[in-house]
Amino acid sequence: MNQRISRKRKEFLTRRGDILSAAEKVFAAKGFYGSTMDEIAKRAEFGTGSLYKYFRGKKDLYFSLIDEKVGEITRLVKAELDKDLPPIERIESILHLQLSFIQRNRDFFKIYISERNRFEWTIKDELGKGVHEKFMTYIDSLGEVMRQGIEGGQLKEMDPRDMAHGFVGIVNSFVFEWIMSPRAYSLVSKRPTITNIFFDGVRSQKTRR
Amino acid sequence: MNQRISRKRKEFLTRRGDILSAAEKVFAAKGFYGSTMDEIAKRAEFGTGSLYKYFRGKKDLYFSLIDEKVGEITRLVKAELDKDLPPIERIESILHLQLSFIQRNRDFFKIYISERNRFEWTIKDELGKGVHEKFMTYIDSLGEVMRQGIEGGQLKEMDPRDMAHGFVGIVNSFVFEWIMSPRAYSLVSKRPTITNIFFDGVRSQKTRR
DNA sequence: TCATTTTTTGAATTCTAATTCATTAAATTA
DNA sequence: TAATTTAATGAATTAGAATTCAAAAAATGA
Repeated sequence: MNQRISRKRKEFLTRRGDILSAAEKVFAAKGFYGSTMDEIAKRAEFGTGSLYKYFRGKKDLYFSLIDEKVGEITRLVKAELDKDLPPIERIESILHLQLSFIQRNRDFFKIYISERNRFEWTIKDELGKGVHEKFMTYIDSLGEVMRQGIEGGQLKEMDPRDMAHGFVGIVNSFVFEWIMSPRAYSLVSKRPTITNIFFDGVRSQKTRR
Repeated sequence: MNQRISRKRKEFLTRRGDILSAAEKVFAAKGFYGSTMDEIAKRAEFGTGSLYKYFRGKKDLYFSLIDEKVGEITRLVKAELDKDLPPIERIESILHLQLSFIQRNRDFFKIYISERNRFEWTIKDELGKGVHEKFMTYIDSLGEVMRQGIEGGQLKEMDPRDMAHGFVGIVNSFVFEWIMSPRAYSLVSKRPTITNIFFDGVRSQKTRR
């Protein structure tokens, strides 16, 4: 039982992937409710009905998209966490990782950013719930990194969870601005600014004799 | 021509207000697409059709809601900006103002937070466009405060716009966490944590002889 | 090649909810 | 109070898409 994932199956997955990337563009441009299955099908060069061979329905398509990418970045971050770096460098490298991933996946993050804060289906919907849960898991592991930094004396005494929230807040804000902005500057170039604010704050050092 | 805004008109506005607050609760609980005009009408104790005497339609109702509250907080912040305080205290007092306003208007902010990042209608829709524009205006005036702080030597050299983004990022993050959290702690109590991170960063001071 | 199975298709169906509007009720005024 | 104007009502209409499904096309393999 080795290659019982072959041909047929492989082609199926390829087509599925094609549909996902068509959907990514449509959703990014018009949001969930603004997009129609017709438009996604047209863009992917399939008949409308065909999409239902690959996904249970519109929501399933949408959340599969989110799942796939979130899985990807999660794996990247996890790998980074396995490297044994000093806390501050570790945070910096995670930051770099994220910024460059986001830069490479602008369309997707347009979707993700507006989804993370959606209450509509956070409540009841099984699919929607996952998005926020995964975000919380991420905050948790980031908090763990912070805790290590505090224990090691590199970071100040403070609730590590709060610290993690502060961090993602700053990052999100720059990501959001970058995504909204028509001018296409490099997101990665914002890294020094972000670490500067997060690690050292905005107060002038001159005043602190 | 003094009180040509009377009785009739006053009653009209009262009812309009009643509808708005019913809508606030429904939208906060279910989001824009999850809410129906029927439910809002029922909650406000009106017939469905009546809502259309007060608002052009669902979108208009929704954005009127946002407009009203954003106008309110904007006026408060503007008043605060008129007081002539040193930059750091000014930022702290704006922060306090906001946190307590948000604490008093949790339902509304549930709506607002998920709206600020909505692309669906940011693009074409006249109504939707306004939300993001007002946010940008807010960033601008915050940037101006930062600029003054930099000029006065209280804040370090840095693009004041970036500084403003960092600030709202941290704030948003704590607001978001507070809104999502079922545990009802005081949002205002997070103020010291926020200022601590924003002004002084998270790096331990011990390491900096 | 041709019968059989699998996949694709998009028009027809179904569902959902916004909006309209003829009817009814309330308020105003003579 | 009765006529008239104004507002409220909610059932009926309309609109917009998601989903289904019978027919057509493609792939398979004998």
